[in-house]
Amino acid sequence: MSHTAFRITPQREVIIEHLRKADSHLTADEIYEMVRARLPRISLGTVYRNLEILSRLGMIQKLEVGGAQKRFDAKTKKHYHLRCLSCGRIDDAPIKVQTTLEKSLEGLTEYEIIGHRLEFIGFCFKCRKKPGIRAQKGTQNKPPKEK
Amino acid sequence: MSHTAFRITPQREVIIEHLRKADSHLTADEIYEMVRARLPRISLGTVYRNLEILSRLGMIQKLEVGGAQKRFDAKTKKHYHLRCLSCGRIDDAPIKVQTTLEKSLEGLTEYEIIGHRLEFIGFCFKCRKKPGIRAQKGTQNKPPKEK
DNA sequence: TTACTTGCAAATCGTTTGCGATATA
DNA sequence: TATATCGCAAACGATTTGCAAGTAA
Repeated sequence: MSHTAFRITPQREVIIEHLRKADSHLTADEIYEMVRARLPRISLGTVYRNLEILSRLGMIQKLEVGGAQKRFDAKTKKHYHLRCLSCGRIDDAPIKVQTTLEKSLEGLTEYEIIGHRLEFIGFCFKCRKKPGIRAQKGTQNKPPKEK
Repeated sequence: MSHTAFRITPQREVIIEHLRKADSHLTADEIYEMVRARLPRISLGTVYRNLEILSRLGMIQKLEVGGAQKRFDAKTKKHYHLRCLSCGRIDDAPIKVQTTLEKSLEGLTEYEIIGHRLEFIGFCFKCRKKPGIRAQKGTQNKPPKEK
């Protein structure tokens, strides 16, 4: 039988480290930019590849949240999120996971339910304070392509 | 002051009609395929453009659910969804919207919360019955690129 | 005529992948 | 040496957009 080694390369180390110290949930792109300060020759492809591998190994979590880009989280246990409609920022929601939600569907659907995702939508502290940024009737702000 | 007219073109009519009679929530692509049976010369760009306009007008709803593609819904009032991990299908969840969820965050966050999104993850009736399709440990089935 | 809408094709954005070079066990 | 990983660039899938032609008031 063959043995497949998983190495903690400098790239992986720095990626995880930035993920751990981030105060919100980052996109691959944001991670790339941060890591590049330390490893200038790293490529975006490597960042994506490693984020995928790390999340498959359960070392980080790929978040399935709204918005165009995926986001990554150093925490691996289930929790909910807050999403800012204006800037796209994603934070953890400070409430417990409600297992009762899944129970309340029992017998009501033909699906076999194995989990759920809850996301709160709103405006973060910064964006609440900026004038003219909030969506008005009918219009939905699309979050800026955080480039 | 100018007046901006909104016309119900044949394209828009057929799009809405298919959306209304669909039994699950469709992607732009699926809508395009269905509409094309009736209007063979319609373009995918037109479908996207109109889905965007209709949802801005509040006539349909663009769903912010997990998965690569966006999905659209003729219903415009809030409700939750069920998502099949295996085939990507999205259905309505037969439970009421819980306004208490948002209240439970009050005072705990700096966000101004204006809504929430809840999505149940699992396997739909069809996929429950297919052997070998379910995700096993570690591996996450990515839903097929429904083409 | 004037604004709206369309079909088409090209562009864009986020992400994935093939490949040859590099590094580590 | 064998295999995992890398950087780079090209490919990809979903969506958006520019534009010239068509259409309705």
